[in-house]
Amino acid sequence: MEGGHSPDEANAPERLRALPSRLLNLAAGYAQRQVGERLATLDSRKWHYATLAALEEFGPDSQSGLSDRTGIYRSDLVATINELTARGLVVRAPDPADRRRNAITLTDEGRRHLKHLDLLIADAQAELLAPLSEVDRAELTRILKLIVGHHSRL
Amino acid sequence: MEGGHSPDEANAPERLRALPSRLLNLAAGYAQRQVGERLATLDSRKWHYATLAALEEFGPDSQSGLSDRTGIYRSDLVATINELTARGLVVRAPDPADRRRNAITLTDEGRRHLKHLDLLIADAQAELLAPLSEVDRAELTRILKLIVGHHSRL
DNA sequence: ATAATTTCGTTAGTGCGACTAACGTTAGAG
DNA sequence: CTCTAACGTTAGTCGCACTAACGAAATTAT
Repeated sequence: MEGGHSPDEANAPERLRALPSRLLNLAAGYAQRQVGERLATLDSRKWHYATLAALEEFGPDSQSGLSDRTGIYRSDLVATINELTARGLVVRAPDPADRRRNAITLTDEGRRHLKHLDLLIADAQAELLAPLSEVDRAELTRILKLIVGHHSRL
Repeated sequence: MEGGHSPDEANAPERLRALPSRLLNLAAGYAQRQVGERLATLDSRKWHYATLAALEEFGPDSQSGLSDRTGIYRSDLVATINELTARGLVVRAPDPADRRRNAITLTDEGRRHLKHLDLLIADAQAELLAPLSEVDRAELTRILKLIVGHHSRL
C-alpha cells in the first residue's frame, strides 16, 4: 500500500515542473496518502471522518444533508453509512417527520472514534506541511481557499 | 462528465473547511477537471501530454525512462504508448542496443499535436488560477514546490 | 381529491488514476 | 554459465468521482 513512484523532479520535463495543475495534483496525492494511511490504521477512510465530523457539528441529519455538507455523493453515502452503522458509530433510523428520509445519528462510540480520527488527521497535516514555515502554511491555506471558493460557487 | 457536486463550503463542517489536505484535494480536483475537459476536446489525457512533452524535451527514450520522468507507472505507460502509436504521434521500435527496451520516438505529427495541447494546458491554468493575483500565483507555485520537493525525495 | 412533479435513498455501473503481482525475455555480473 | 536484475506486458485491486434509473413518499398544482 506504500511505495511512491514520485517522479524524479530533477529529470522531469521543464514544461511540467512548474505547472500549477500538476503541482496541485502531486501535493494532493501526498496529502491523500498521509491522511489515508493514518486513517487506515483505524480501518477508516476520509468519508468516515467527514461524515462523523458533520454529525458532531450539526447534529443528526438526513443523508442528503450530509451529502451537501461533506461533498460525498448521495449514492456513495449509502455505503459509508452502512459501514459506520455496522461498527456502531452512527444509527440510521427512518425520520418520522418525513418518511422519505433517514435520520443519521452519532453514537457515543462514534463520538469517541471521531476524537481518535482527529488526532490522526492532525498528524497527517503536520507531516504534509513539514517543510513549510507557519507563514507559508497560512499563505497556502489562504490561496487554496481562494481557488476553492472561486470554483465551488459556479 | 460535468456537473460538480462541490460541497457547499458555507455549510461544511468547521473541522474540514480549513483543512489543508482537503483544500488541496478540492483544488486538485478543479485543476484536473479544467485540464481534463480541455484535453478531451482533442481526445487526449494528461498522460499523453506528459509523455509527448518528455519526448520533445529529452528526445527518444525507453518506456522506463519515460516512467521516471513523467511519474506514470510502467504498467500504465503501456496503454498510453499504445494509444499514441495508434494515432501516429509516436513510434515504438525495439532498441537495437538493448533488446529489452523499446525506443519511443516522437513523430512530426506528435510534435504538432503537442503544440495544440500546450495551448489547452495554458488555458486550463489560466482558468484554474483566475481568482489569484500574479503574486499569489507565484506564492502558490513556490509553496507547492516545497511540498512536492520534500515528499518526492524520500 | 387527484394528478403531476420533486425529493430521498438505493442499486448498479462507468471511468480514471494509483498501485501491486507475476511473468517472459533479454542483459549484465560473478 | 549461472544468477540476478531490468524491461515491457498483462491482469487485477482499490479508492474516489460521477451518472442513470427506480420505487417510495411528499409536495404542488389543478
